Amino acid sequence: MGKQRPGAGPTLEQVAALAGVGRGTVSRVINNVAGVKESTRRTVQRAIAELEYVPNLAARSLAGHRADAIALVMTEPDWRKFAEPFFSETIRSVGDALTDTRMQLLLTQVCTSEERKRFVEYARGGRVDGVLLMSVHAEDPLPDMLADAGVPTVMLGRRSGDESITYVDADNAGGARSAVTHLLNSGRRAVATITGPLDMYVAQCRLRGYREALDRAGLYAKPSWVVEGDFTEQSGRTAMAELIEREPEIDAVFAASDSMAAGALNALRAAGRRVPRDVAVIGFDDFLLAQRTDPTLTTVRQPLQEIGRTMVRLLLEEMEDSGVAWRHVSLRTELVLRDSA
Amino acid sequence: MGKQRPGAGPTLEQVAALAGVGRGTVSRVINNVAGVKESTRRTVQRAIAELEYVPNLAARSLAGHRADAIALVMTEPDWRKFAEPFFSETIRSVGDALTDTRMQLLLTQVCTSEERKRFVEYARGGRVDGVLLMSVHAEDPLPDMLADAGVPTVMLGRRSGDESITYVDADNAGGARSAVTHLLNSGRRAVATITGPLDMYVAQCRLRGYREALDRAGLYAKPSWVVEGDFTEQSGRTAMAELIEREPEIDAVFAASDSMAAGALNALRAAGRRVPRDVAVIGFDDFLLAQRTDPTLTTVRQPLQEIGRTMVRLLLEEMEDSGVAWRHVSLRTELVLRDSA
DNA sequence: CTGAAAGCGCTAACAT
DNA sequence: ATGTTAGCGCTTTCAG
Repeated sequence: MGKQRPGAGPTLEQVAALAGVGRGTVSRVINNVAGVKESTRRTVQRAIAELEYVPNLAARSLAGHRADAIALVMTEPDWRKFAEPFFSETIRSVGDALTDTRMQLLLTQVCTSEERKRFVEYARGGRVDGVLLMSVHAEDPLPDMLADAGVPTVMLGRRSGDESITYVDADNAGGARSAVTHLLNSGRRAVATITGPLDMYVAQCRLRGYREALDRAGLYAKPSWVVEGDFTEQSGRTAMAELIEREPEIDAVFAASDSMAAGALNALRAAGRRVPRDVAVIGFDDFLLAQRTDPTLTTVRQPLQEIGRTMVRLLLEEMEDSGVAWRHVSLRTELVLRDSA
Repeated sequence: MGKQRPGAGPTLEQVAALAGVGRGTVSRVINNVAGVKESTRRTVQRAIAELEYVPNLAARSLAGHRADAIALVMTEPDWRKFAEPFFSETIRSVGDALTDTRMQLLLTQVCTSEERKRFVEYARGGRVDGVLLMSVHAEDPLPDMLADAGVPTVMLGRRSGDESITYVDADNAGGARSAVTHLLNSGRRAVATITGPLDMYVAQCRLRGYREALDRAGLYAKPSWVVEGDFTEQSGRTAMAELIEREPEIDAVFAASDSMAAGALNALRAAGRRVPRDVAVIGFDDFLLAQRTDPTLTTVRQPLQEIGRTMVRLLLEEMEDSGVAWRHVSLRTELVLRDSA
């Protein structure tokens, strides 16, 4: 039954003794450092196998000044959210990006201030080499605490226009622009939008994209064409119902999330013949929900895989050279056309 | 901008110097060890605050032979599953149970053999003091690898009847028995069951509970009343349709998951008037799904909060005294009555 | 109650 | 190419 207490395992020194070499050599073999005679290497490896030696990570950390681990932090109290493909895909791609590394990926839930405190000590204490932050809210002090502590940190999304921490984000304004432009190109003129909660930067960006597209086409956007939602399907339905009632002339809608787009579509169907023309709906793929529940919906797709990969790349670079300033990366979105628009 | 490279922070020694005491004293203060004069303690704390000292966790681990962290491992490739309340509730309660501890909770995804290898090294390497395993499949070698390595481990659920690793589980047979007994008490006699995949131990237990209830009532269970599903709603619907067709006399159904129960209910409704009598349906709360989508459904509730708490308790005990043999805990389930039964 | 000293097991720089 | 050595920063006896 293996070792009794952790820390009872064989040490590098015992391996060295058994192999009849010095500790340094064993260390080199373990870390795949070049410059060890092949025969010696094999001798050492045999000794390692024989003793079932496993390096003590605490000692390695202490001596090597690195943890070989990175944390992926979720500041979202509601775990259900992590079933959303937006998150699960990102998590998966982060994991994949780490496959060739010897980094261990740790997921951590940080909601309460107690948890925040503990985690910051954990990170500052050197148990992770870097931190990835998902779903950060604007008021969350965690990013700055980590930055102040000098812990390499990369965020998914940004909290405001002048974010001072490295982040990776989809090109929200650009995506919205391309969606609305697409609607305009298909001949629509009265394009409304259902926005996300406007205290969120991502929602502001998408609204800006909507406005820019209309501007560039030299069209006037009636202020009453803009209705604020909260990213949920429910809010999309309500907003659409309101638009149908209040602005009967609209012939297209850009919804700032696919859930809201699905809701809008439902409201349209519910309204039935009361809506004379057919109204095109485009959503922004936040949850990939529409894609599952409403395959007819055209959406602006975010490059989730690439977001994860890029976050890891930036983080590794930042860890390598902690002198670099923060950097920002916006990733291009893609318009996925389907039946509805 | 804090320290540049991790490891550049102030050390305990510097704190000691500033406070004008020995290192041992500082260590005692940090760890809240009794036997330090109050005035000294305050002096030290001031020095700690002044230097913004944070203990180096690697050094602490190395010297103290503990990591102050435990891992909660998910061996489930599909992240969507973790949105299921069954998991998210458990995760949350594990987190809560750890609040009063100084343990940091780490979630880890271990699907591929590459990930398994890395994680075992991580655990054996002493980066965690113990491991909690969720959703372990019967063929998964991870539990035994950890046990062999002497890492304290507690599983949620068991892989077979003679599990050799400490686990916490709901009383599946008992829950099923109480569900079926309830149906019998309400006068039903022809009670069918839709089982889970019978290569899973949990499904076997629930089927056993079903049989026992009928046995105890001195009733004969027609073999054709048992239909195998796979825990999904879809399979529940199919199974129920089959039962309606093939066994028109049944007047109640025990489904081994709430999803399947919901499916069964849907199938019943779809069949409409073709089913002469009203058929009672009871499910086993695996996903708390029915509760959201079908509030009328009576279910066997698993004590999720308690499962999490108990896992943590057992793990902490096992860490305390790694001499103890494995232990098993089955937690009582509760029948939650609603309209349908 | 507190200081001094001995490691914990490893990496990395230096010798050979 | 490989052995030797000096720490990494902390906990924990052991003296005092």
